[in-house]
Amino acid sequence: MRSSTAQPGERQRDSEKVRATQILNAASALLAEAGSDGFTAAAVARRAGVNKALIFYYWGSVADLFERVLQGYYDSHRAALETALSVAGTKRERVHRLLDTYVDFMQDNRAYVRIVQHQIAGGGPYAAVVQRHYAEITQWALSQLEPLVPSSGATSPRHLHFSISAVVVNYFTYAPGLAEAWGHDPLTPGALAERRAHVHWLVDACLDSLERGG
Amino acid sequence: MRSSTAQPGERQRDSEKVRATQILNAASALLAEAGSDGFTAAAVARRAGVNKALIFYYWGSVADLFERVLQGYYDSHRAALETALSVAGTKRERVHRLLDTYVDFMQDNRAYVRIVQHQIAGGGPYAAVVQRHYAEITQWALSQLEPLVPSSGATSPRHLHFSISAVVVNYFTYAPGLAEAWGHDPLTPGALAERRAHVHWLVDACLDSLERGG
DNA sequence: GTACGAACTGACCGTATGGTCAAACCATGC
DNA sequence: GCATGGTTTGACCATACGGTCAGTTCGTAC
Repeated sequence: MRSSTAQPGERQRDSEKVRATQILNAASALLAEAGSDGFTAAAVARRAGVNKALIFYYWGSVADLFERVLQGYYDSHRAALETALSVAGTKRERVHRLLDTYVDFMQDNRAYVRIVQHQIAGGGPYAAVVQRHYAEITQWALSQLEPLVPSSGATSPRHLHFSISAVVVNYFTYAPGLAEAWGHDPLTPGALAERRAHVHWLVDACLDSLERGG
Repeated sequence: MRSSTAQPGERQRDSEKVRATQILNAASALLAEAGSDGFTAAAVARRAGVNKALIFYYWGSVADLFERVLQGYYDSHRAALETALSVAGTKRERVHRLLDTYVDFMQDNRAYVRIVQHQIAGGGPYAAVVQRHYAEITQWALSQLEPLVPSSGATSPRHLHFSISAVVVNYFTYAPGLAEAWGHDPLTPGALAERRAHVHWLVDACLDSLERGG
């Protein structure tokens, strides 16, 4: 099947990395669909249409491959947030734009947030890597937020950031449970729009309270 | 070892259920410490000081034993919330008392909330059972909340309850990650008190906004 | 003491996992 | 044609898992 498309000369050029990225793409797609539980060497190999041993030949171990996939998610997550914050505007405008970007990203990368949440809780073998990423991105977000929301104690950026993040993130990780608890699919466009309105409302309520010195 | 403490006549009386509860207790303790990942038949047996086959003799399967342990958590969770809501008072008083009870319970049962969060996200073999419990307790909470916070759309009890719940719950499930991201242990008495103050502040901010017609 | 039956044990099975390895394959350079 | 070296393969290994089972222990009733 492969030999039919291969041409003379392209072997050394392409196959230098083509197999590695082929496996990486399959791994990424598999992780998005099946989660970290279904992320096994055999499953990745089957998905990539490749012998299982090649997983280890190109990526060393399943854990290394997992880390590489996760790094891709992390990079785009950070890039999205940085882009959103680079635009000028009032404090409220910037906060709401950051919020929208955050919701968008979680909406588009449900597998990522599910995995991060599970590993952060200390439940998996990749807890160390995920926690390092999480600490990095949290510290960056806090450094950006501190000039916007200067306060301390119970209304510090730490708590505010964490709470807002929880409000956004859990909606997607809890989606399967919400479907049953609420009696309707929380991921339809209408439901998502309502949720988005809610988090904007909630953030405004917090900012109002802060400005009034609550 | 057992025969030294055993006495004539007590066999039928005690051993009727003593072994079953002995295994159940070990299973509960193990689940609290190691989480659902470390919850294997061999581990439970080792912890209970019992032959592995007895797990299946008394409980049928590992999944059945897991369900029984979870049922205990669920019962006390529901009992705690019902007790908190049974006390009379103003709307704000009742909301804040419910909140305190919720924080207390999560603080005392971190294993439970970690497991529920993981299974709810669809990552484990017990997702169905956990989601049924979650749906029950959510629907009960909503039925209690609807008279207190009557609104719809983006500020409906559904969204409010879910957001507040996320704010409370994630603090405990994310504790390992927060320790690294924040640079200090989020579970010290001082840190917990600050977090408790934060969630009370946040709920008040929401209630203020609601009352002003936000 | 002997038959009975519940409680208990260790060995075993099937399956799945991550990972290894010697051998085979095959395009290329000489 | 042939040696070379990166690439690919199927067979294989160790480990861990849930679960089963034939057989043994042991208190009790007769």
